[in-house]
Amino acid sequence: MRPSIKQVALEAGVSIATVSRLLNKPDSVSIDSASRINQAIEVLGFRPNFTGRNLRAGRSRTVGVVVPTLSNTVFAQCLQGVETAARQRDYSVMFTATEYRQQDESAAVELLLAHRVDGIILTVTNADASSTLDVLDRERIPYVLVYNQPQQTARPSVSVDNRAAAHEAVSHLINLGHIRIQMLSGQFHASDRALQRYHGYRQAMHEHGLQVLTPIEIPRHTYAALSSEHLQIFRDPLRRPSALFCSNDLLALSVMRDLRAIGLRVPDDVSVMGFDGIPLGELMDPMLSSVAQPSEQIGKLALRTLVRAIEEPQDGQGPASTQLLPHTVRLGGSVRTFHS
Amino acid sequence: MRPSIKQVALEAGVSIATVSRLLNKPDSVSIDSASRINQAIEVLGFRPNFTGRNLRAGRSRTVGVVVPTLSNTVFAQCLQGVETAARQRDYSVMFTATEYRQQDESAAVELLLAHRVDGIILTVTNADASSTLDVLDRERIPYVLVYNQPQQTARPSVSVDNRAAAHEAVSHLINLGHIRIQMLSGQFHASDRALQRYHGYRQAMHEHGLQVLTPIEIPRHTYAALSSEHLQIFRDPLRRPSALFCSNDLLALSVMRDLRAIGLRVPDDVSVMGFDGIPLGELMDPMLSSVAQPSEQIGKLALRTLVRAIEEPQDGQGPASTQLLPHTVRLGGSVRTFHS
DNA sequence: ATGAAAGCGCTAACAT
DNA sequence: ATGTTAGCGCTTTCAT
Repeated sequence: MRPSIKQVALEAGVSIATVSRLLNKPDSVSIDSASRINQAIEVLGFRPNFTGRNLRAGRSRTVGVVVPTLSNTVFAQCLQGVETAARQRDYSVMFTATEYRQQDESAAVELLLAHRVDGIILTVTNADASSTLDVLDRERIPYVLVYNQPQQTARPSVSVDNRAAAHEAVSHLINLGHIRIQMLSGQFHASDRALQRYHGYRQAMHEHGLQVLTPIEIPRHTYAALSSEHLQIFRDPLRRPSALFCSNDLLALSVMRDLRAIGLRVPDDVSVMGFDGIPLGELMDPMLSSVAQPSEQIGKLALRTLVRAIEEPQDGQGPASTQLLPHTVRLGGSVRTFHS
Repeated sequence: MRPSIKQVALEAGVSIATVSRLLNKPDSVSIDSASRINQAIEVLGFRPNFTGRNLRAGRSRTVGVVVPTLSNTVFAQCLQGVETAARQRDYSVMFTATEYRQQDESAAVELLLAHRVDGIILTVTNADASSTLDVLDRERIPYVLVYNQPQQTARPSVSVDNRAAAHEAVSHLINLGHIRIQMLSGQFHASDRALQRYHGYRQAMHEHGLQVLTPIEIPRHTYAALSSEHLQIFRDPLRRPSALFCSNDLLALSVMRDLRAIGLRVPDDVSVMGFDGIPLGELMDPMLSSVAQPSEQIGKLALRTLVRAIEEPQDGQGPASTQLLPHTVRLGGSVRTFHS
């Protein structure tokens, strides 16, 4: 066993209370005791044990983070932002991924709660219907959603306005002359933001009197290959869309590769618009057009919001609110004008 | 305060020991008590408090992870691998980033140790000269390095053979006819693997009697732009290398963008080889040639190794060893043959 | 300024 | 099968 304040106290010839005082408010300890204790700490290689401290305090200065995957850069960047902001405030971060499995969300949260994290930052499958969030609400555990943008429920969250952003991106494609615009997405039931983006797409199409096409829904939200059926459609100039609006950049880049593989050129044969604005998109040739989200900022703001909720438990004051951060439609060479 | 086993015991009309037993070895509790306790747990919304358990047990079933950044996908993938493997074994993960700052490494580790993590998975600046690792060695804290490949010291690690891998990649370029091959890297002093890759480069060049060129060393290991001085060199067909070997894929993709910006074509004017094999490299056009590391596997193996060390403290048995995982030189269109 | 002591939640040894 | 109890490391009254 490593040394505790007990052995330090013994070594320094003081009581454990005095050691604890030196650790917490050094001013309340005589200069003499202080130096003896510090020496004892040095000699023994003492390191405070947060487990004891936390048990006593009922707090852990630790926050939990639950996201679907780190394979998608946005979540990695967000986690990065959370961690940076947490470290600045002397908070630690416990991390979990769910692989987009809804049933894993509750297990992950349960585990974090057992560890007595002070709060949780998370992205769930569906923020408006989540038993996991119900639990957190009921037990008054501070939490902040990231990327989710609850519509029906008042839940603290940080995101961009998915629908408006998608609307803006699709409107841009329409303004470029595109008429057959189709959405490409992972399973909608696994991502409420993807669905919201679809709503934005649909709204834009409606507003311009354009036909809403059935989205291409593929099994995964990360690297995915188009099925041969879908490829078959793309081979037909009359059946394929002239522009694709993808629910995220990974899918956009994947489909661009697939299109190249069957001899189609981006943007000449098909324009491609992504969502997320991952840094690597800017390095592509052609550069990926995308709706950029400030992922690291989302993480930082979520952490700040969470810490505020943790440290100022003024409870239900002011309804839980969605914080919308600005998005930017980033234009690159993957999109061009369309002339019929 | 949330309910503890104490209130559960009270509610169920049993002693706290019985509650604890139900939680740990349910078989040792009568069917009658069990149901009463379970009901009490339900009613009170009891959730075990790991803080108490950990304090008592002297273990936390938590591992710490320290990497330079999540901006580089390799570390995100590795963390993903660690987390997946940890969850399978009912371990939790505490995560920290250092931004390549050596001084942040020790602070991060100190914090993790205060939290009494059972072990640490980390990537350090220099695995052969790290006071942080010295501390872990001295205090017998189980740890496993990832990506680092210690040369002088016997330290547990999981990585590819950086030198051999670089040697192989550069030899490939040489076999394609390249003569002026230059390395592009972030600061060597911030990454021992980058330096090892340079050694591999140098060895390959020597073996073929080719001139070792001074590496282009740029400030950051992630997204970086070439300085105008360097760009000037690339504008001159006689001074620029015909092939670039980059210490990681982020730099490779960045430099490809910079080269395009000044009108050079990859691979026609300059061939580019990366390192890491990030998934997005395969989606590029031309596809990025790279030395692929099995990042997720590295994370998983590191976690398995760490857990073994934690749970079977057979101490210094068998010297700490480096586990080398196979790399693959992935060939893509970013590299072509060179004819003088 | 310092010490004694209680107690945070839990497990395990011991007793019954 | 169950209860009693000590103690993990720490902070914080309450005394002195």
